[in-house]
Amino acid sequence: MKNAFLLEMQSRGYLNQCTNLDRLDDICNKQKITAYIGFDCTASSLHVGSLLQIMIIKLMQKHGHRPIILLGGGTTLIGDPSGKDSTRKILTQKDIQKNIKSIKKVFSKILNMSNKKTKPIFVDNFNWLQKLNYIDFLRNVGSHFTINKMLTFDSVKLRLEREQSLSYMEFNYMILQAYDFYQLFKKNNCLLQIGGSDQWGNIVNGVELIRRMLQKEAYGLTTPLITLASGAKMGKSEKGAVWLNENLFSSYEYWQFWRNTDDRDIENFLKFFTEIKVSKIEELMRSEKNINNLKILLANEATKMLHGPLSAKKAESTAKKTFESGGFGKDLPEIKLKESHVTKGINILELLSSNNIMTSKSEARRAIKNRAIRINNLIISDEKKVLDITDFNNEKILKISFGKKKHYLIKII
RNA sequence: GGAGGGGUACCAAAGCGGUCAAAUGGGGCGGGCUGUAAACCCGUUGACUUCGGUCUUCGAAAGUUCGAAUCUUUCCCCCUCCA
Repeated sequence: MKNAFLLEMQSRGYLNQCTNLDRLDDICNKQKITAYIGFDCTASSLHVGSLLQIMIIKLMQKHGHRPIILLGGGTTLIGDPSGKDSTRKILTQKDIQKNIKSIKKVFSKILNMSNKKTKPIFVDNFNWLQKLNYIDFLRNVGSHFTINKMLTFDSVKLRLEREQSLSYMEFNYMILQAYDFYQLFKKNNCLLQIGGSDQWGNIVNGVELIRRMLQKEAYGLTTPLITLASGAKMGKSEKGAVWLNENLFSSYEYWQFWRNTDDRDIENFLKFFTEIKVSKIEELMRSEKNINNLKILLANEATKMLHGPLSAKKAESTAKKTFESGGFGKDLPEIKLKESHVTKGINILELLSSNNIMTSKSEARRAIKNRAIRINNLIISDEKKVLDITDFNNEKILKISFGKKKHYLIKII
């Protein structure tokens, strides 16, 4: 392999499977290519699970290739069965369009949108899928697929083996995705589709379809499934999914997510999710004695990329003040209380449960019983405690903590 | 369409008239140890509570009963085999 783009893909560990790596290598050496990656629009934000794909888009841009970002407004109406045991709840078209709009914001934050040659093209497959005529589609496209073969793809096979039902609607998903590739190949000369390893079947079907309908070769490439050292799926934090949109997951939380990386995952993560040169990362792994510094580096780089350098700095400084000196930084989530409210006094349970710190009073009670709640680092052991102005020690602000990692600021306004 | 099996908390799975807010495992959360890591150990895991209890939950609805996750009826959904 000689091509710089593919070599970097490989050295960062982005390469899992390719339909024809040698040919693709030749082509990339001769020309700048157009490749597409599709994203699901079931939520109003992507989460870190999609970040690897976004990193690849970034890498394509760096090497002068043109990315197409397909937001599956059409296919999301159907629901990809890949890697799922049950049918997702069906979204309305209106919701999906809303999601697309929201998801797009993240791309414009991370990607280079100004270089004319590598600026991503956004497409929505709803535009062509919605126009399909059932009979025509079956004759022109459906005839190229055999049920025999379709049944062998993991997305279908696993569902059936696990005795989970698969609707006819979902069964068609792979054909629609294959058709997407065909459309983009024809209209945009898109030679390559990239996706997660669970997309292999869908991608191969697209390559096949293009071969059958146009007698041309297209290429498919998948990224490995990221497995954590712990065996868990990547992308969960204390708060649930790690979203990329800031309204769902603040830059401080995002920074914390990376800061809490398992020791054993740190090298991979630096390669996957930062743009630091691979050789530099390897050198750091050897030279850095304190692995926590690498975690901070990772957190800074990742946060910088998504939320900008200023947010990364703020998050780091807040973390430092909060965790190293027991104080607090201003990036912690804030809860604002009216002065009159504080003067009257607020029951601690009330405060915890009505501000999303705890989900219920029972949970708050339990936490207090377990010595998990602290006000300015002092453990609260009485669930009847009433927070009032004296707790603030003549300040306008106070820190309330749940466990060692979740800290909030209570601010008098 | 016919025959059989099944739907229990975040997930898996026990319970099969009262002692069931429901065993057990996993996951989650908290505590200890540490390094905001891992491993390990301990606690906790429906809601409200004046801490005496009260309320809502075992696919849905109706019923039997002093009393139902457990019995009956109807409905919905899933699976297996046959057509």
